Amino acid sequence: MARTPAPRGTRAATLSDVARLAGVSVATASKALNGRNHVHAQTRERVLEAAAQLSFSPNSLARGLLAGRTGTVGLLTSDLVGRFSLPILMGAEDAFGAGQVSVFLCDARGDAIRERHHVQALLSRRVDGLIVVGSSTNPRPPLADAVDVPVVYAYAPSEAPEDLSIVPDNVNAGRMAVEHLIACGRTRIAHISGDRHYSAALDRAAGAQAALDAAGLELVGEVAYGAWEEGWGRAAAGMLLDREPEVDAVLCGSDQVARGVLDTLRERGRRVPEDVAVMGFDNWDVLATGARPQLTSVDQNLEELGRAAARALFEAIDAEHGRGVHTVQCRVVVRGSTASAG
Amino acid sequence: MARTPAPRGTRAATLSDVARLAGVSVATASKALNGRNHVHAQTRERVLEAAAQLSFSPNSLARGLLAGRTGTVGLLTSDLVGRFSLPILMGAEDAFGAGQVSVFLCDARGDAIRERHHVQALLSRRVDGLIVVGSSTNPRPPLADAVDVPVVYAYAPSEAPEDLSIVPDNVNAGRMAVEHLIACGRTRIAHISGDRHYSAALDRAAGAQAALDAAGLELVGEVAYGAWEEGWGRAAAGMLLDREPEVDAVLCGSDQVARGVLDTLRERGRRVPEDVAVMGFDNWDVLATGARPQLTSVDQNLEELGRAAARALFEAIDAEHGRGVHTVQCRVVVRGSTASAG
DNA sequence: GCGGATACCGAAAAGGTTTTCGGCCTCTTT
DNA sequence: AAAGAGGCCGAAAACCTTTTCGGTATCCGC
Repeated sequence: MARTPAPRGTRAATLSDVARLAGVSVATASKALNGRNHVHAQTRERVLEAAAQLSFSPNSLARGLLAGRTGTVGLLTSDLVGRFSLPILMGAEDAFGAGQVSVFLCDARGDAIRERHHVQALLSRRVDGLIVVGSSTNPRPPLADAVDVPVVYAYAPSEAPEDLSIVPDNVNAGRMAVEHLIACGRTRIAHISGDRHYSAALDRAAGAQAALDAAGLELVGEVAYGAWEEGWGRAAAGMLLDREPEVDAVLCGSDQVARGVLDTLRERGRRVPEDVAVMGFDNWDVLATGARPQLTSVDQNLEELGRAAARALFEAIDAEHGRGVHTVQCRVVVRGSTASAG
Repeated sequence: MARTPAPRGTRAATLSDVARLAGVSVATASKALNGRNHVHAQTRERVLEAAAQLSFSPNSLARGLLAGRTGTVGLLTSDLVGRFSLPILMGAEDAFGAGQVSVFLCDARGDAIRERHHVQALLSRRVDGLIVVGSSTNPRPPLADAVDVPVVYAYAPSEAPEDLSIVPDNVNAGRMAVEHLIACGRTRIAHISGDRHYSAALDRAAGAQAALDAAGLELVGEVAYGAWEEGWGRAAAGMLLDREPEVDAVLCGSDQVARGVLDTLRERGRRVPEDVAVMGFDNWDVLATGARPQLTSVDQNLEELGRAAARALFEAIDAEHGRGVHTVQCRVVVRGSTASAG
């Protein structure tokens, strides 16, 4: 398979070239290539052959110009650096890729000016729709500009209720986490969370409380809010063991926090999971599977969330636009740190 | 600031609309908006006003169709899920964003078929160039299709020497790492690396050896190859301490490995950095700063690598195409795990 | 007041594709 | 053999912008 040297400067073949080579008009060539009827099988064959010979690739710009549809969407993240944008982006890219849609990626880096700039650029490129990916689940202001294409907000919902937003169901995630711990036979459950300014932290705590209530249990101590960091997990676990030595399970705000908690437990001689079960959030593979024991964690199904956003945008493009906040369910990934107490 | 409800279905304003509203021809409107001369200041004012009133945004497709340039590039990753694509992608997006270039993101997921598919789609969209981002520094086959736009390979170089590739300088990175350890007063240095099938691992080992040679030192034991995982770091560190108890520094193949090494050292009662210095690779923030003590690590400057690739593509687009493999330097980020032995 | 220069504006073409519609040819039916 | 029907093909318009080039108006100097 000889690799043809790239013929720089040679104009790409156009439909006219194909038509000329096949000895037909451009109209017929177009119809032949697009599988429309009203073209003789033999003629179609000639055209296809000519197209292959010239390695013809139709100019999407011309097509888009005419059709009023470009088959492109904009993916506007407010912060790529975080851990959550990437899986969402992957899910969306996956869903769109299958549908022949190309994705423009833009990163606003949390800057509103840059965001407007990107939106303008995307609109001038006539994207068919827009997905706005937030960096936390806290609601965000809607796009500043009037946008005449459908917009789906992912992860961070729009503050405007008439917008369509898709977010993880963190309340239910908290509930499922506690239910798992209860199913593992734990009854003295503590909650070391992350930054209290994140709605994800509050939602999970609310869900956890609901599950405890339903089981007739009480949380051990208060929900400990702090930072999404290992250091906080270590420190908070130390305080927890001092004040509530009888704890038999710790639900953590993130896998990072959980790693810190695991460290402190080991130092204090508590066995995991025999003495204390530990559960993380996010199912961040490198942290969860690198831990000793491996960490049970709640996965927010972000890739699925990205796919859901893509599907929603698809529908909004050629049907009616949905409204309101939709949720994607999380799931518990069980590993060694919560194995049922024998 | 009332947010205008998105006027779905209303055709976006075109240049003709602007011209009509301003009472001039489309030609004049175009010239006015693009700042060409030969248009009266007052007329220009009228046009600008009309454009603003209609919130006119020029159709990039029409412009690209005419100009033969679209102002778009394709970013083709072979695996987004890994840790290395994202920063490269961010750097490239950053460099292009400033230059008014929009980026199509495609993820081939290590599938050659999907890759060709994406390349075809990008070419049909008439991208001005392509960046191909690999998932490891191992050389990869060049793109299968004949591509008539410039291509820059980032992270994973192309196997074809006539292609332009930009990769991190892992040999020098290994050298710098060992030089740092020596500067910290260490003389009994071991190397626990990752998977031996990665050229990055071999390159770093080669650079490390060169630095040791230059200092007249010998590596403690053999380079230990294994996996890029915490578990391997723990296990390898155990074997190392058994066999070479006098070691005073461990250079690790990745931050994950280093975390495992730190764990084992703590368990064995070795103080870090007093007894043993530990150094990681990748400068993966969540691992490096969450460690106790925080981890000195080598940063591959991936974001800079992405920017460099973008700049190289820029140049290739409107000048001549560079060739061969270019490198981006790494840098040592010093943290607590290698503080100089008092 | 007139020739010419200059400043400004507009008509038209180009870029590549799709679609509509009219026209031609062939085949069938009576 | 004539009429009608149906299958196949091509000309042309449409999408929107930029650029070129020719034309008109204005202004200057004489």
